[in-house]
Amino acid sequence: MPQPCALVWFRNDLRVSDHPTLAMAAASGLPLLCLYILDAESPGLRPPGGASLWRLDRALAALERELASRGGELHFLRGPAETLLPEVARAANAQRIFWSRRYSGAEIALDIRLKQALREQGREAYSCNASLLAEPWQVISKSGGAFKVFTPFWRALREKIAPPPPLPAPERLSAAPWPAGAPQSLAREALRLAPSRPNWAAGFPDPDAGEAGARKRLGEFLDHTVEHYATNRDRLDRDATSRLSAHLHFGEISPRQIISAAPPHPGADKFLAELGWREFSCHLLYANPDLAWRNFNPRFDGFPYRADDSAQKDLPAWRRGETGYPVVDAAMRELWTTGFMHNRARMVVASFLTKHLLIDWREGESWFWDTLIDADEANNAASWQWVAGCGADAAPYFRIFNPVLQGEKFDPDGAYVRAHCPELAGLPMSCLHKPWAAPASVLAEAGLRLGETYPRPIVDHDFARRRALDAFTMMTA
DNA sequence: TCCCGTTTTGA
DNA sequence: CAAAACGGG
Repeated sequence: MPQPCALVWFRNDLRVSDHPTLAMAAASGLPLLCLYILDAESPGLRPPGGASLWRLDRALAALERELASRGGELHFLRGPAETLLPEVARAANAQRIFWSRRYSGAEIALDIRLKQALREQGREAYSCNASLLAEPWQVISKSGGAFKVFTPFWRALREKIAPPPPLPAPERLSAAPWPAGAPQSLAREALRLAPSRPNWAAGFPDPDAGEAGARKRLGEFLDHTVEHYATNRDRLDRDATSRLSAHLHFGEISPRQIISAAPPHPGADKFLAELGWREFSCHLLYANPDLAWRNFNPRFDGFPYRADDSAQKDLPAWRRGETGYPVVDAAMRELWTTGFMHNRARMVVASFLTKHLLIDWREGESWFWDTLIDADEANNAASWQWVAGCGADAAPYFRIFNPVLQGEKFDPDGAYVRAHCPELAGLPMSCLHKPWAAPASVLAEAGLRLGETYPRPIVDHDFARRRALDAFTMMTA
């Protein structure tokens, strides 16, 4: 029997600073076994999409370095956590097992089963919140249940949080050896997280991952960008958002670290409200474990989405960025080529899919799940439902974005469209966001052949808007 | 975190 | 006559 040790099971908390259970484990004085399990098998766990796996590899590499520089070591396994974790705990003689909580239904159920199994082995299993400002069950409405509207939720949460200062990273870790008799641990490279599709993701921008990268990004954002966040955040053509989403998703930075670093400022308030939406999404997912596949508002169960052959053609056109609406296409291509999409663009393309094309939001949700490096079950599901009109505190259904106006308003110089749709780059501003309205001479000048080098709109805006409003009326009738 | 047709305002 | 304001989806 090896020396007793503490086992830290890393999941979406891939950092060493402000990490409550790592701090506890380090303070226990026991040697530490740090473990990551790539689990695509446990029932109900949603396997990460391709872009997310690619990003995960970066996050894990960074965590490996952070741990190694403190004397720790990160080990990897692939397979069902439910069997692997107890096996490792037994072989390693782990007295205490630590992890940070996750909040989807299947994740919670798995944690409950694991805690029970570990306790039956006579071990202490301890979990803790590392990714939220408050536990989803701690924010309660006056009527005693979960909130359904953002503003009162955020007010209640803000009253609740007087966050203790973030925890420092443990300075020295003593690594327990990988136990004999445990399943063979793998090198990170052997997890094969890069997409198998040739070269997809090869061109993704690759800013520093890990907590060092997150800290750097936060610092730049707070120094230069947050001041004008409220006015610039919707501009597609500017780097005016925090871009912390993937860092947050993988737990490379905690919301507590962000809050405690943000200066009191109107721009910062607006930004912190976005952290509030993140908390709200998790709150909703916790209260509605089926949020990713079931309409939050059941009235939408009868919504007449199109399911005919023509809709089957429109979905790939949307995915590929070939709808004929420049701002939609630029956004969808930004997603495919960079693994990221601007928040405003996400709303525009989601509105286009669900309202202009009358395609079920779940189709869009699953495409985002596979292609976003920051894909997050709570944010993705809650936000798609919000745009589709069936979600909590949703946009009224009749809020249908006009992709031309959105383009003209939020990409007024056309830099965003030109960057992602180079075939449109030669068009003047007057028709960049509506090439179908360009005179033949302008098209010729720009070297653009509509229907050949760039598609005509797959659906007419006025027609689609009318059709969507009618569909909504049909549902409510 | 909207759009659009219509009316009103005000230079 | 253009811009602002309004009301409804």
